[in-house]
Amino acid sequence: MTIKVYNTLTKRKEDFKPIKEGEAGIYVCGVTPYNHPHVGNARPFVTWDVIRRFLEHEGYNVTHVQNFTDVDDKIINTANQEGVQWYDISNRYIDSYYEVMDKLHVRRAHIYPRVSEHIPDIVATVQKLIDNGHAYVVDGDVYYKVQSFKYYGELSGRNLEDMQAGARVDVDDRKAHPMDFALWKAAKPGEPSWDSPWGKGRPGWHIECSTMSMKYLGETFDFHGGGSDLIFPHHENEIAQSEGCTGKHPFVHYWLHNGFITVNEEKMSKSLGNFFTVIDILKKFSPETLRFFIVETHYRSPLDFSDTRLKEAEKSLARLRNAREVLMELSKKISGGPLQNSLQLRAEVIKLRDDFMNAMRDDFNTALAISYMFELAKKVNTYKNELKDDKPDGKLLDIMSKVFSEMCSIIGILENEKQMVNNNEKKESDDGREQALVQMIIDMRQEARKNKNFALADKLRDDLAKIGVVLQDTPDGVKWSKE
RNA sequence: GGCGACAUAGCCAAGUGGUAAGGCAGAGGUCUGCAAAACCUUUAUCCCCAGUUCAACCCUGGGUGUCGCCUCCA
Repeated sequence: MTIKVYNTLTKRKEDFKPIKEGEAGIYVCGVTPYNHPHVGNARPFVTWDVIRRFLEHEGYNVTHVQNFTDVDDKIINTANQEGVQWYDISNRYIDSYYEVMDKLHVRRAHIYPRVSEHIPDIVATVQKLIDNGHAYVVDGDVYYKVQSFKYYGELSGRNLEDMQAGARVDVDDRKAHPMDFALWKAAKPGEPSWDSPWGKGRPGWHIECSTMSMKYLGETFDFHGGGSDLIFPHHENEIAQSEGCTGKHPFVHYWLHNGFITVNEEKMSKSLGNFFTVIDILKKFSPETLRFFIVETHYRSPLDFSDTRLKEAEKSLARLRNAREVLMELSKKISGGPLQNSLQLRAEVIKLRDDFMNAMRDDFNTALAISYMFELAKKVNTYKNELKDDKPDGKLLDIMSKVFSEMCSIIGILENEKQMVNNNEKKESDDGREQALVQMIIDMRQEARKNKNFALADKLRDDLAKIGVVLQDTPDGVKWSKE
């Protein structure tokens, strides 16, 4: 089955045809580490994590490369403000990036190239562009000559005239064309710099991605991703640089861009100041809730962020989590033979799996795919209810569990959480003391219930809820789970 | 000003030329302590106008509204 992807370059969905059979090269624009990642930053990385998981599920051998722009104006400014070195800042926030993304279960890329470690490669790229007539030197700066590249504007769907008309930047008359952009910036006092044929300086913003992506993925590769704010000028310039260097067109086969996370319908961004860092959000919501919130919506759509939305995501997720608990519970029962309708149910579950995979194959439609998880959850619950005291059909249960886990592992949720602890089971784990305490309170509450002291019973239950312990009274006894 | 995207139930959100997935909230029910949690059932004709078609929410044209890019930004 082919996978369809929406390609920004052609503005339509296309069948994914890998350059090399069974392989997929992915380059995702990473962060400029001068602050803790905010929720908007997290979206592309969660999105690409799901894409990667799915491609691997479909049998592709994926190479995932994601850069850190660790030499940059904002980093230098922050460092100067704090009176520390630029690399102190970038290292600090790169650590923060890893910490946050690990929590969100974003699997690490295979390679995380940094600008500072690729200066010679970048210099070589710039030199090649000069040699090819695509760039020129002015006072130690090197600029890209946009008029020398015939495809300039292809990705963003603009032409040079339009861009000039709307240009909001002061025109630097040393440049041949107002849209020419810097490949290399001559050193200024107090800034980090490196040697180059044009004097000391540092790379411009766009050149790093051309250099590092091609270094690790080749002159032409499959996927390039990032937020849609990068389409212009960043990705447009990247194409101009890479193709200007190699003469190969197209540089990247599929350009995928995610929509923004908004706050009150406005883009969440550092410059608008309306951002929430992931670290702050995780004080109120679990990483899994945040991840689920992100993948519940198709990656290209805008996604409005609010407490209400997150709470909804939390409840939705709880429904799926509960279904998994039901599956585990049923699995513990001795299985019987197939009941009259279980053969049909098996087929329905397999159908849901197919629907899920087809949704994912259609431009990674996680929103639709997840809806099939809910349908599966409903089937699981209904099956349990109808089963009453009968033994479950082992084969059916096996199919349900496998399909559910498979879906979870692609979306990256409910992968390995603690399961509900049954009152009647012996508990042994490293947090045994906490469990014993919770159990003690549960016993007290049961005692209160026996004595019809419901006020006390409810208070105990609500107090437990405050520390994240949710009780569930079931025919099999009291169960509890912890967030 | 140039370019582009979007507009589906109270809220969020998929989707197909042939009368609309899923989630949250609401309503009803099961269970229960006339509790909580959980589960089941249930809730729309798709911004406006015109056109194409046997048939349009999905196609075309126009309008209105919202958002984004053109400056750093995921």
